[in-house]
Amino acid sequence: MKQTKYQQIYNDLSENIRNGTYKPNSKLPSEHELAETYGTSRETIRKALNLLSQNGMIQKIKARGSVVLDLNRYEFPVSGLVSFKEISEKMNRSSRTIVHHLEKKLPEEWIREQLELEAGAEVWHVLRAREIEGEKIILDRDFFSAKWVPELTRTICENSIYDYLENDLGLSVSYAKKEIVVEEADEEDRRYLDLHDYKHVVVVRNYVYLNDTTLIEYTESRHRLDKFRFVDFARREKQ
Amino acid sequence: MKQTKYQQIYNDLSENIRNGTYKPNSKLPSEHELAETYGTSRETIRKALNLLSQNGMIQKIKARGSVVLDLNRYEFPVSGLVSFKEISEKMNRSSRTIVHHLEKKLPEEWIREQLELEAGAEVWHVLRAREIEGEKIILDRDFFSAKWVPELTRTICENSIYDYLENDLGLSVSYAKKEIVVEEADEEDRRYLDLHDYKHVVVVRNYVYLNDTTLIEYTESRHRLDKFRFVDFARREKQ
DNA sequence: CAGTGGTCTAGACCACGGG
DNA sequence: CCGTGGTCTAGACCACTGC
Repeated sequence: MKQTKYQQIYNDLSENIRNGTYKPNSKLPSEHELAETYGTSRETIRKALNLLSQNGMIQKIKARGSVVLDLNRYEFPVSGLVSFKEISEKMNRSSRTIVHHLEKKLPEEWIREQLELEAGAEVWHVLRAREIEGEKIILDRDFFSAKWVPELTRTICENSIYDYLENDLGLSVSYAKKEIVVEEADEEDRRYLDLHDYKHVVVVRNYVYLNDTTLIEYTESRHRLDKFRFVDFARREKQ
Repeated sequence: MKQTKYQQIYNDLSENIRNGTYKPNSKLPSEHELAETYGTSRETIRKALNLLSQNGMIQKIKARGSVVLDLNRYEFPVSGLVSFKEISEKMNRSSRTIVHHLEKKLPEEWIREQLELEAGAEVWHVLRAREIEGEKIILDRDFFSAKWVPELTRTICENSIYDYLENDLGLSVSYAKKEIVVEEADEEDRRYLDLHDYKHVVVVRNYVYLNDTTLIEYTESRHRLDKFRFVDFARREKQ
């Protein structure tokens, strides 16, 4: 995969921040200096620095410089589009995915509406329970338009469907809307999760869009109350 | 307030999207054309378009153009830093803020640690209940370092502390970390909220930083389960 | 005062999509 | 093939910080 110049510079700088070449609370070289050392223009350096800033690794301060932030102060942002696999790997926990249902069929009305499909279009239904350290904690209900995802297997569902879409099918997900609410646990929650006495679940709804603005996927991720955690970095943008 | 050229172009374009001059699912003029009509360079146009894209108003598609998105399809992103006042105004609901506590004192240990203060530093403690349509639904606990916020009054607390910090004190908030978890309701929750039978509350923790990376504020916002809702747009960034 | 990051320009080449 | 957005350059001026 061809990387742009600013991506390479971003990778290099973030590596140097991670390994301590640039220490927390110290300043990066100025943009002019960086442009010189990387043999590039200042605007290109700025794109790399903006990436660092967006990922919470530096803080740019006008007329003073770019300060390296302390990464350990806040465990790394788990915000934006993150799949279960990434999360569990990041947390370094033993985890397992149990596929309960996997079929392609005509969707119920409310799903057809969510995915904005014409009548007669088929949809993949996936129901998966996620187990972390022996406890079934998350119930995932995924619905994929069969138009975009022609084939889906148990093995794919046990790993990351997300990886499959991006790497194998070459579908480039461009943005997603996420909604978090708390709802009463339903029958499926009680059947497939180790719910204990909790009467509610945290529901994370995901709407995933392709580059061309079409909706490809609707997902409900239902979490046991006590194990749910969501972290978000909000950088104050100019506007 | 002096606006940059790309901010003005952003404002102009977003106004034209809102009032229907540019219709949903149609395309904006190309970047070259826009550069021509606004009498500016293409890079400046691109900054404006990136703002539109970040705010969910357009979708840029390589080699094809920028598509205007349908704003009503998803009610507008309530993500990032949003104050209670903004939310309630956006929702157009009758709302009230009840200030229960307001005092400056030496903080308990765990708050001192959260704000990373030296021993002896004072902290403003604020406890506010938020009522929407007659029901007390949110309990806000705010802690401000007195070093940065010397004075705080009931009136300020009944309106937006956020506005006060930004506009009156001139403190420019640059980024914030947000954490969402569910916890058991405590005694204060039961006392100050209309909790009904709910045993849990959704806790939103906010850590607010200034430009120079110092932590100025720690806030806990405790929501009644059934009324909590969080929406987030995640744009897939390059990296 | 010199140095910083923020903005802006007028070019350029590229990969990609669609006709 | 042409037009698109994505990247990149080598300058420039500005407002602001810190000395």
